[in-house]
Amino acid sequence: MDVGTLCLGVLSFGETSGYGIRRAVADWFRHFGQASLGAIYPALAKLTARGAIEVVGAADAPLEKRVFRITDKGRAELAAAAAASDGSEVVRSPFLAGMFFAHLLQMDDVHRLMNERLAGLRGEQRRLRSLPADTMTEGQRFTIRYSQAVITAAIDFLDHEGRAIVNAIDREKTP
Amino acid sequence: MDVGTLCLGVLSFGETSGYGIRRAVADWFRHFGQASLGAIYPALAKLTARGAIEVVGAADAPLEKRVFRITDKGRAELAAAAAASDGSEVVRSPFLAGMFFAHLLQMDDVHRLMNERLAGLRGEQRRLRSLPADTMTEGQRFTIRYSQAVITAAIDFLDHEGRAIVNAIDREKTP
DNA sequence: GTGAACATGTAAATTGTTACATGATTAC
DNA sequence: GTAATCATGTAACAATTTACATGTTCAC
Repeated sequence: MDVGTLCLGVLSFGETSGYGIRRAVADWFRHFGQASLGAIYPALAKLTARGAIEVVGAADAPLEKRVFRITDKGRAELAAAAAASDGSEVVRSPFLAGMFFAHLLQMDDVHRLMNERLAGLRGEQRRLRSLPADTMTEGQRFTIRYSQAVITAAIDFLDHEGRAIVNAIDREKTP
Repeated sequence: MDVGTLCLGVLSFGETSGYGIRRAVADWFRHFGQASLGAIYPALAKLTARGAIEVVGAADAPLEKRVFRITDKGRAELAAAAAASDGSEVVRSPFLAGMFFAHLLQMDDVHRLMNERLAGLRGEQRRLRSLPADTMTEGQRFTIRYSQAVITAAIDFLDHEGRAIVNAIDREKTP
């Protein structure tokens, strides 16, 4: 999802500012894309020019807080973008990259990688559990349950089989 | 992992050409990064200038096949890059993005997303099972088992609970 | 003989991040 | 009062993709 679509996605749930969009993307839309402020503001300007969003109240002073609202045109664009998405999924994993080259690492680093990944997974698990599932659409619940299923499997693997393989890596390094 | 490190990673397993590196990255290093030819060739030029890799035999005619070999300096760089990786993992999922906005989609599109994701997961599962685990380092086996654990969980979820939620999405759309 | 895959390399265009410039509001 | 967070916006810089330009090799 490009930055513009991400903005439309956030604004489809309520009015907010550019800064608010950044927070919302980082908190809720992490798996769909990323958006820094330097990308969000130009995107909002383009969306406004195109009529996909509009400024709530006319805050015209420079550097003043500007709250945006999605228009019907914007909703149509968002629906089109959602319908255009495919069933793909890409994982970028410095964790797996490090483990793949474990034979070049100190065991310290291997253990650090494991612990960092486990901490990240547990944090994400907590975050997902704290979400207000009752106020969501079925689609949103679906994405949360899917993420939970995958994260739980990853934690189980690292906790059980994973530790055993790390021991095997150690034995391989010092025969 | 940036394109240069990806090249070093591939070359650490054997000599090959720029074109061969692209295939290897797409086939084996998919989870670590991506690399198109337009990025690989400039990266190889820089690595050669820096002495991290060298050309095997002096193929000096333009457009002629050039096979590269990693040097000790390159191996050291690769080890440093591997040690610098953290335990993070990022998922970019057009699939989840589509499902999140399922309320804006036709049920046709929802089913298509499910089927495409399932097909992708099953293909990846087959690919992982066909890999020669016996000739790998423990670290490589670790990454494969981890991926298998996660993929199996995703398939199980989509096959069982997932289909039920899709029915709930349908009921939500047409009350 | 012809289409697919193999092969290299450059450059335009795209896209986004980071840094800079500037300031208001809020909590301690 | 001061640090953190909120807030906007521009521009330099970086990285990569896509398209272009040019062939060769192999299988059918």
